[in-house]
Amino acid sequence: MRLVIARCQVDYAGRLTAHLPMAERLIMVKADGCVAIHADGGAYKPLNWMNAPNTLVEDDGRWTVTNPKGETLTITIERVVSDSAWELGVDPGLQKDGVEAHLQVLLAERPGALEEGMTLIRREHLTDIGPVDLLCRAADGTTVAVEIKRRGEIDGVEQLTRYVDFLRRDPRLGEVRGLFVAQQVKPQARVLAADRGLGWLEVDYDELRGIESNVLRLF
Amino acid sequence: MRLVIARCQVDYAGRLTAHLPMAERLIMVKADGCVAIHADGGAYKPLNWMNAPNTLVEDDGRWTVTNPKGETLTITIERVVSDSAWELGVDPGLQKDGVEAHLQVLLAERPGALEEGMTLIRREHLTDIGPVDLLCRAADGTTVAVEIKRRGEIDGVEQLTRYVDFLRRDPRLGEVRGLFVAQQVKPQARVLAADRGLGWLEVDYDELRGIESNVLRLF
DNA sequence: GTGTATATCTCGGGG
DNA sequence: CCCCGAGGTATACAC
Repeated sequence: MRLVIARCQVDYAGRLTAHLPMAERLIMVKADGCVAIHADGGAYKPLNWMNAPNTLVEDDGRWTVTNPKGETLTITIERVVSDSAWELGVDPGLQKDGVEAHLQVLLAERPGALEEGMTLIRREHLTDIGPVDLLCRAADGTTVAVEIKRRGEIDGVEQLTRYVDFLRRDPRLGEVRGLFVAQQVKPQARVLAADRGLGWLEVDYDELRGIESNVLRLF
Repeated sequence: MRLVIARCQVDYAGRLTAHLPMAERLIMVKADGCVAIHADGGAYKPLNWMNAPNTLVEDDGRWTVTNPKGETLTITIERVVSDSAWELGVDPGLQKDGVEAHLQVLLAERPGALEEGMTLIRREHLTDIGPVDLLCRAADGTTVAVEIKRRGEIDGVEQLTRYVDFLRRDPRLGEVRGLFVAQQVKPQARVLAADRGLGWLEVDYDELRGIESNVLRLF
């Protein structure tokens, strides 16, 4: 990784055009060739960047980064304050826990947390238009398509609508309902779900985990 | 901006939990207090981070970053390779050109570019399910909901469909049509728009800008 | 490869 | 403050 502190001007031309006036910034060049221009604030996103793969041509006071799509990042350097490089090696990578996939696992183990008497038919039930997160059987015998999100927004309701429309064409499933489940269901998503005749439900992740750990403790 | 190259282990606990095993990485601390852990690859996104505002407590071989929501980032440092800091000052900021907002402004000023005789009723007209980009009145008196995208894909057609469905329930608006506008309307989006009875139109950004500059030149 | 779905999305704007 | 939508989204994964 190469770190250059320099007074520079940056111009991007590609999907849009963007311009950074002359100022002091950090130019970060990683081992895979990607380039990022950072200011001293504004969270982790760089002001401007070019992802790998690309080619970096370093000329006198002017760096030109070009990618295969023909987008270019031009860095005009007025003054270099510091220029250093380190070998960091390959990173062992990030381990995550608590994303949507985990929520889906917890609910698949406890469909009763969604509705009294609900049982699981299948997880990731494949249809021609994508996988239904959970396919369940309600206490009254109806088939329930469950779409799970961490944050329940309008896109998820559209997704569930498509699945339910499709599942209703399969006569073997009988009556099909849709249930939209998330840790938090946004107001617009509630309105749209209601409008489409879909149910929605908020679930508490920590509580589900609690149920899980109780299960582990008791049995 | 402080740049630390160090062999470290990182643990995040917050919206999810995430763990990084011990390895050499870059720790970037910006003037606003935000912290980012970068590996030597993987585009511009850091492996782990904590945005401002937060508090950084630096203890013997252990940094603890806490934000007001109670999320924590713990950095355990085994060995420091380099530790340096620079004053970069406030960045003048990025100038962008060619994004959707600009397209919307141009079309709001020139609704006649969409259809002969079209006039603007309101920009960002709010409904219960979101804002309609442009609400217009056509020459024949019908109300036209306009959805503007840079790239016209299926999602945008879905969005416009929802808006039109809701607007048609408002008797004050009379007959409502939908018009999908983008610099480029993808084939699938064209098909879906037609299927939903929605109009679609491709507009040329440079040409609109040309109209704008002509207006400035002529009047 | 294209398309789809997720993200500690980030970021900015509006109520 | 939250809600909402755009993004050079990036990223992973399926087909």
